[in-house]
Amino acid sequence: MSPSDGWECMPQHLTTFSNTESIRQDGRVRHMEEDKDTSEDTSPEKKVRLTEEDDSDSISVVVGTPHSQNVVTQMMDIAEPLNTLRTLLSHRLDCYLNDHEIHLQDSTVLDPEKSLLEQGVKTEGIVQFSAQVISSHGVKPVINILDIVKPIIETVEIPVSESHGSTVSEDKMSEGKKLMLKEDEEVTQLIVCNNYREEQEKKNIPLATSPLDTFHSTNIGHCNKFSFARLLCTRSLEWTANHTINWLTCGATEFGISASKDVINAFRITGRELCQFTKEDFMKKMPKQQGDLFWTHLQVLNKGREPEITISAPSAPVAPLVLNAGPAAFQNRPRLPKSPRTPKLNSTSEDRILPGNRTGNNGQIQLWQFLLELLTDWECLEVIQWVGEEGEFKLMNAELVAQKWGARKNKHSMNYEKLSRALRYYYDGDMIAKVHGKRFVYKFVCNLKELIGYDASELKKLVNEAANEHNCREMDKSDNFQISGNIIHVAGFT
DNA sequence: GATGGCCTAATTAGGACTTCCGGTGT
DNA sequence: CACACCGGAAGTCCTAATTAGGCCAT
Repeated sequence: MSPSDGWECMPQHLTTFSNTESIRQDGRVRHMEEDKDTSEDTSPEKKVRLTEEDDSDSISVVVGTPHSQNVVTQMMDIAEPLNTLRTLLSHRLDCYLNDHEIHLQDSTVLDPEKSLLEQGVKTEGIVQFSAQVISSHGVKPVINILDIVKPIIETVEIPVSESHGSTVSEDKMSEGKKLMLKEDEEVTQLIVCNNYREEQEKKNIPLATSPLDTFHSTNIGHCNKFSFARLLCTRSLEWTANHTINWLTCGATEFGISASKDVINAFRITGRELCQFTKEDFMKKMPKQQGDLFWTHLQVLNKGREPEITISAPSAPVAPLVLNAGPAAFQNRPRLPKSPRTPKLNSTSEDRILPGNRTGNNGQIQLWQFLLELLTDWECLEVIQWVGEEGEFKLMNAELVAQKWGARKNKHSMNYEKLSRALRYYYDGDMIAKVHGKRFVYKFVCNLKELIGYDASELKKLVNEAANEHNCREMDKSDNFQISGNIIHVAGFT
């Protein structure tokens, strides 16, 4: 999100978090001391600290609300053996946990003698574990690590509103804007989504959890038509019209703005329809100011939390809960062979963790990403499309693909000859290969499923569905038009 | 004047192409 | 013969880290 996306830059008062602070859902810094002050609040939504005295500044324990199924969050250094986590939880929860196995997302059994670092999780420093402690009678006792998030506590600054005296709506609105202005959007997600997430959980509204749900459209370039967002926000796709209305009203409350009847009526649509909106479509249905906010919120929802932590492929499976795939989703895959000229997926895991790497093209779209983008846009079916089920795709109009690529890269002399040369550089890697004997046919040889959560056949199906749906809608429109014009034609029978 | 902190511009490094071209295959 | 395809070589563009130099306060 950049200011040019429709948000005004607001003057920001920046505060650096310390380990004794946590983030409020409204984006303000909440000091541990404040928790004491508010501990009388017995709202079921309230997180409750179990103890007032922590062993260290970095440790805090909260017990989830009933609907969060007793999820315990625990801060701990990633380099600590998991035994330490067990001990900490045991201490906090005041119960015996030494016989509990430690699992990762119900699947991988972890070695308690080793740290997560040693078991494939690539990050450093303090992380927040979200764990379920399962101790029911007759059930194998397990500490199930549901989620690992690296808080950006020490490195991220977020705006803190000083205007407590101002009106709520102004406050929330500007805060919302400020939050969404942040480039480091983990903060945005922690703040914006947590509130909403809880609301949605209460109302059983589908939330984005799979890698593709949370695909970051900007990762694959500046997707003007938001085709990726349109296609990929599949959990929002499951929304009913009521869910959409709920999202709208809940958001209006959250941001302290009002949603008029007209706006609500305009959004009496399913998530599927919502996700097919371009920003322009969206903005037509809502006043500019609110539209920007809600559009961004929708994008954030569908993007989810970007991974601060990745699990290397050999030691643990890629798990959506841990790896809500953001821009780095593409990086979480085996590296390509070492040809110096072979286009590579951006960086090593080390590069991802250490801010200082010299990998070029960070944030710049790569050819394979661009092709994948086109391949997931049903409007480009006549230009490029999937063929077969094995990741093969054909440039139906190679020159046009090249022109689009050139336009994206501002290389107006781009042609298929040059584009194909760029594609040939991929042959040394394990991303794209040529399908021999078939003209203009190439193939994604990488594991798309692992990369973005969907394989080629699923993507193909989704694109075709989107295209069919669009065609049906066009047909409906055309029917209406014809009827209103007193010419009764039924599509297909003219 | 010496020192240290901060800021900015220049330099360096590396990745991913882009451009050109001679050659091969169908 | 035309066209797709291949791959070497050199250059370009972009991003980000590092370094150098200037300014200012102590």
